[in-house]
Amino acid sequence: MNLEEFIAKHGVAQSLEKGQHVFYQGDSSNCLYFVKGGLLKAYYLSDDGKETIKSFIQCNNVIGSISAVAANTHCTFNLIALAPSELIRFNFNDLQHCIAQSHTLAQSVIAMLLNHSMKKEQREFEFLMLPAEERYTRFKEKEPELVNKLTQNDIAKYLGITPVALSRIKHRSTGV
Amino acid sequence: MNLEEFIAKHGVAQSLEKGQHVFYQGDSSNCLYFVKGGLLKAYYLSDDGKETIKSFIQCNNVIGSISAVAANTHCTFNLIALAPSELIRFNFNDLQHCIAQSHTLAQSVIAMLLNHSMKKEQREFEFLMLPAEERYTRFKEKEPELVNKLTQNDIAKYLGITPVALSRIKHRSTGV
DNA sequence: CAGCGGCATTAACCTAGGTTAAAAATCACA
DNA sequence: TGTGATTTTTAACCTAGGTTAATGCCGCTG
Repeated sequence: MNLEEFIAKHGVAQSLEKGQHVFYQGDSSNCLYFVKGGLLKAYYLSDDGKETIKSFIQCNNVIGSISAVAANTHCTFNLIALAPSELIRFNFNDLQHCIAQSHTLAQSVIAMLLNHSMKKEQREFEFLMLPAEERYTRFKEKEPELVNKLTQNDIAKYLGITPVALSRIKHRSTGV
Repeated sequence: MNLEEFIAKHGVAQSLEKGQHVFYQGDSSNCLYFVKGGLLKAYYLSDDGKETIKSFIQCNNVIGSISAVAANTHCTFNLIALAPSELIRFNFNDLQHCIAQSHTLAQSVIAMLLNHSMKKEQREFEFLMLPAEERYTRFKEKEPELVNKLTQNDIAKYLGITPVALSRIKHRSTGV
């Protein structure tokens, strides 16, 4: 059994309309979600209302709060559908149980985690080394089709700047 | 066989003096390193000489470039000993091979990767949501003993700011 | 113990981005 | 197609942090 097969067998389909939340920061949760279709955003909200975006999740990816499911603490972020989405929800305890049964599944999970780590390493690099303007350039290059599904607001919050700053950056690079 | 046992069996001891590099950004490498003792820093260097620090690695942790070993590309960062260190080097291909043989080892690797992901998630959160001053405060709280083994320079470069900025932050919080 | 190199601090000045607010452009859809 | 809501732009002003450079402080080594 690999990860797809596990999900097919143990997952429960869940449909979301645009604007609907899957979970909120602070919730406790034992579930992860495989995205079959649609588009989601994982975002942080501070006490004083500041929002920043951890990631956008597109089809064929798994999302969920690792801290919540693996360390049994609360969800560290909010998850909302930016477009009508189809998810498959599965329980992390079930997954752990099946990992203990299936060597193939374990290897499949390792591959997924390695992949995830590489993506996040890239993002860490960008925050450490690149100014906002270049983070924007790279994001456009790497995810051109995603960029035009998103609002300027959300792109800015993903880059770690305000929408106003992103508007300035665009203006800087476009002519003048 | 779990991860420690794998390392004991397949690893090769390696000693480092302070200031010695394990590998450089751009190198190709198939190895990961278990830190038995000492202190290392993983850092990025830009073309124009700017340095930022990805992480400090202390004893009982595994370090290496995931991109280099898992995606067969080059190392994305430099690794240097900040103090005399004892490492155990092991080959990622060997590990993959043993993971395919040992279900227990696979599960042990999953646990390590989950743990690593949680730490990095925390760091992503801090870069997105917290100003430099609070990143500094948290770092001091979470790693008090590490902080006083490091220079101001290295702490600053880990926080994503310059040493000058860190000096100002310290001055701001201390009295005035 | 003199001198050198790295580290920390301070100061002066500069710049990117934050904040607030208002205007302009889009969009949603009734 | 008109109206309100949302998004984007623009502007004015502010602040944190970057840059450069000078100073002082060890600690090492010759």
